[in-house]
Amino acid sequence: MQDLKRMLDESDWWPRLDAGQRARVLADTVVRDAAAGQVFSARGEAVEGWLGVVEGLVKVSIDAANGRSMTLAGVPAGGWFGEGSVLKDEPRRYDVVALRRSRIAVMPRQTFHWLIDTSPAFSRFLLVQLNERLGHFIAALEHQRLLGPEGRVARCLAQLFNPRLYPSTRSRLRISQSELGLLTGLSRQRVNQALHKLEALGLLRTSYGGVTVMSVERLVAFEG
DNA sequence: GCATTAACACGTA
DNA sequence: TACGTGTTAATGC
Repeated sequence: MQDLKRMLDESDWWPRLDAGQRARVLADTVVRDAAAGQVFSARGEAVEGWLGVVEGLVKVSIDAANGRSMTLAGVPAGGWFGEGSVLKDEPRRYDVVALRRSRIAVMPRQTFHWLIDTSPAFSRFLLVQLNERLGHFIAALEHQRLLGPEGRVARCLAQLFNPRLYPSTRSRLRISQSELGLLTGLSRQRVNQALHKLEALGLLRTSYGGVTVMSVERLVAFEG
């Protein structure tokens, strides 16, 4: 539970809650372990609550009927997601998969709705988050078929480094090249090649088990 | 041509 | 030891 507290401390909305609200969130939220590769919550399942990545790395993806899989978003430690399904009170529409051993917080739906009703700051945070996601998906649609592998890796990293969504991501993110492959739909070898091209352009630096981004803005703008 | 898989050597935690 | 990286060769669309 120590880790949950640390994650909450880095969430924008947490310090804006009053003591009673914080106490209830701490009492109601549970943290679950997910093994590497495990489907934490599958499409079609009932939604328990709002999800937060306390530790690890998670992807939100969907498997098409033809067997192909599409990643909609990667969520690093510090990120909260899944508000759409909680708000709409419907079964989960996408798979939530742990890319490595992870710890995921679940805030029960009742608590989530109660926060919306009692905390304007929390509601405002949700608006900002939903707006960021809208921008993310519009940009993804815009570029999906236009960008080559380098562009896809650049966008994927830019998304993971979005400071509004994931404030606790430092300039260096612990992510392996094969995990980036899972997020982008590219092979590990091709990701390796793309990272080196982006590094040569000065957009990032690669290091063992992670990537350091020099400029999120330039990654977003990258179209090569 | 370009990306993928498979395979291998090597470095690091 | 287990995992991540860098590289090459063969294969497929």
